[in-house]
Amino acid sequence: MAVRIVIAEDQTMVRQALVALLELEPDLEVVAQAATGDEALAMTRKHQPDVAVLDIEMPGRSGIQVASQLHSSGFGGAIVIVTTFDRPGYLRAAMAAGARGFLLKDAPAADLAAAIRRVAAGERVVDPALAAAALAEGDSPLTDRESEVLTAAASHDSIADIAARLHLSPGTVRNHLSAAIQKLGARNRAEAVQMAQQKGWL
Amino acid sequence: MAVRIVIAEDQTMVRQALVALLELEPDLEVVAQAATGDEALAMTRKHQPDVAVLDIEMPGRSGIQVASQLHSSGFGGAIVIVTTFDRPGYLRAAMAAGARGFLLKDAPAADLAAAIRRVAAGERVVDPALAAAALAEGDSPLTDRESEVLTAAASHDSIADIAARLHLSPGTVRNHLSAAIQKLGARNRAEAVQMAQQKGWL
DNA sequence: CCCCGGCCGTGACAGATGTCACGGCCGGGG
DNA sequence: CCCCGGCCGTGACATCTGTCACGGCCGGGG
Repeated sequence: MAVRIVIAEDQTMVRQALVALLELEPDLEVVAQAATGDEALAMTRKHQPDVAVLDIEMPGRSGIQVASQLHSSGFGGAIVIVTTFDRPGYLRAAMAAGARGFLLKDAPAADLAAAIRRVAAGERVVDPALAAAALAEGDSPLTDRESEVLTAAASHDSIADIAARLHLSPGTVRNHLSAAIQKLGARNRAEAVQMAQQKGWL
Repeated sequence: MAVRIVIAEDQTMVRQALVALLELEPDLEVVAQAATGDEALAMTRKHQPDVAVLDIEMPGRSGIQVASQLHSSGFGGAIVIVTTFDRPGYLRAAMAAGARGFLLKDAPAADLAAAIRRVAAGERVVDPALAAAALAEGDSPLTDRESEVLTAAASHDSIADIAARLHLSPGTVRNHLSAAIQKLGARNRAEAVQMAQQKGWL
């Protein structure tokens, strides 16, 4: 009995190449493909596969958001998150969203098929080095408001704009921003944004 | 007689998947793979393939730099650039570097094999929509110095740091930066950096 | 109950940033 | 030859940023 798979990845060439790779395995069967988060959600609900393979970076809904919604709506299959970026925060978010596997696109292609088989069998699959990095990093030191303000700052707006968008006083925004910069050890707003994103805290 | 190919792409899983895809075609033969720009250069020089397929975003040397060096050192084969990002400036740079084909990873996987065959036959392969966008955009309005200063500004340093790195006076750096911000219609240094990168002018 | 921490705001300050006007040095083109 | 434009620099100015000190409002925990 073949493992039934839905695969979501926005870059057509990459998606089709991965499908070609998986189709070479006689015990794996790709039953549907998706190019966006919304499609991934629809396809997974429609086909109820044994394993959903989700890229994180997709237009619309991210793979992590899709995983979270599938998980909380009682999806019975396993979820494998695949991503380009080696950000420990992603691992944490993926696990919180109910994923059972987490792979980097830097890994050998054979690992994907292996991971699919293992999660289908009920195991968890996580690169040990990544898991260690995620643990070593700890949680975000930022409060909710600070994260929110920093996120808003990511679009290169002035403090006044951010304040207007969040319905806050400019002074408050500056204070939150200053706190975030301090906590992250950055020297700029821009650097703070970049560091927080890099750690997956945004 | 099969078309001999060297393929360079930093993400192992994607690279191996693409190779698997190409190996399904009886008239194509992947003779070597590379995960970095330097490897790509070495492998291409060693194997002298009919076609070199180069990703742009790679550690070390970018695919465009590799193409440029191959081209100016008299490489006899054809070069196809493949990239994730839809930046018209990339197309311009790729063409200037001597590429004969330019593909986005958003394109169908079948296009890759088709493009390889066509460039091997001496044709040029460029997505018409992308070519139009590149033409519509025009050249960079920035002078050499402005581009250089803006590039240095991308790492979130202060003006003083940039001035030190480029051996310039802080006032001059501010002037160049100000000019760049004006020309690009940005409201920040950060926004200017982002816009220039987005257009491929950096 | 009181204290603590998150959150919101104000006021003040130093320093960084962006803009402008101005001048000098060069090399190329009319 | 002179003019123009790129490049480098200075000085001055208004504004924006980042930091600090301070106070008030709340909700949860000891």
